[in-house]
Amino acid sequence: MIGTMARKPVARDAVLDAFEELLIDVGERAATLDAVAKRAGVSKGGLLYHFPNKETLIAATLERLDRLAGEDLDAMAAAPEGAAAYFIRSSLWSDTPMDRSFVAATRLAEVAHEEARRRFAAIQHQWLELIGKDVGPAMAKAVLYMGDGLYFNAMWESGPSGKPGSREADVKELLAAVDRLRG
Amino acid sequence: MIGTMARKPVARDAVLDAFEELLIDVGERAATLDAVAKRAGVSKGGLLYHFPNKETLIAATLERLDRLAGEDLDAMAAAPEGAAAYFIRSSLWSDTPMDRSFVAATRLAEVAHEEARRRFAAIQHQWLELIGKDVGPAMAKAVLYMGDGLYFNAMWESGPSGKPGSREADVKELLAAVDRLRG
DNA sequence: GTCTATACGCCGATAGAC
DNA sequence: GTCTATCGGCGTATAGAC
Repeated sequence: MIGTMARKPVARDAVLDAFEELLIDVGERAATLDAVAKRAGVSKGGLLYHFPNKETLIAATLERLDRLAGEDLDAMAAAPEGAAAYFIRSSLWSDTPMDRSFVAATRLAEVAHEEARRRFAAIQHQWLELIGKDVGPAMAKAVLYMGDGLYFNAMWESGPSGKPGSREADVKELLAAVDRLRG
Repeated sequence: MIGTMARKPVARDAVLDAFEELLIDVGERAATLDAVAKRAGVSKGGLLYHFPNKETLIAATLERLDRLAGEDLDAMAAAPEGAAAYFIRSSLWSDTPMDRSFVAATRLAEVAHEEARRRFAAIQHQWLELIGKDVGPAMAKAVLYMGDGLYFNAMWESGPSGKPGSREADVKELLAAVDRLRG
């Protein structure tokens, strides 16, 4: 039948989304299989049919991050405002799939998950290269770290208390700073 | 006897140190009471004599952070090189008690520990004020986030693989960037 | 103060019905 | 494919000996 070619069942994606949400909202510790299954609306057994064990679930989450990060890098390279400005702007938590995926992966890296840390380092490296082409290699790290710092701080706000936090003003300041670094 | 006035027993501090080390090295998940007791060289029962439950242990860890952060703020305010440069320099992982305490607290905040997050926000706010007095309010956030970003990235390196990571070069770049923001 | 022994619940994972 | 039932193990915490 038409539409049957979609490789992944719906439930699988629901589970993946639920895991991501829980990682963001309550942290790795509380993102148990029980909790994930409940939020995804399936039973624990049903979950374990799609992902035989928790590592598989984590691996799938990291693979999604890689895919989204790849797309984001393409957009960054093509951004008319320049890679640096694009990067700063996108460092603001805006609840995109990439944002969610990134923060979720952060939670895993924090718990000392080695594979998550490796993927992170790789993405950071690619960002740095693009920023360097834009503002010059000498100031690239400064820009990269500004964005990371913004992310770092925004993370504490997206807890159970929930609100996206109004950091738009911060972005403006940071963009002004980037301009000064450039010139 | 002389020396008896020290408020806290030695074992208590050993436990606190062990907990901090484990948070840094293996993350919150693996920093179990068993592991902490083992590293501190006491039994689990002995540990639970000093800290009736895990929350108490966490609370003591956060209180130590507050004390160290207070001392650090004083040093920052008095730094001859200026608050901003001091801040950037101290954002490099250098294995001081403050560094260790800060990263350990980070691990707790990451796991969605609300009290840890609150303390963090307070410290960040104080840093921002001092930096603002140094480089001006418009560029303060840029400097603060640079330092945070440096910290954020250095954190992934202090895993089981261990090395402090050679980010001294980054600090130089960042200090140059701060100078450009200032002028 | 510090230890051993143990209770108890939750987590990840398996077996097997439907 | 998705469910229920259940196991083994581990993590927190308590009781009580020394």
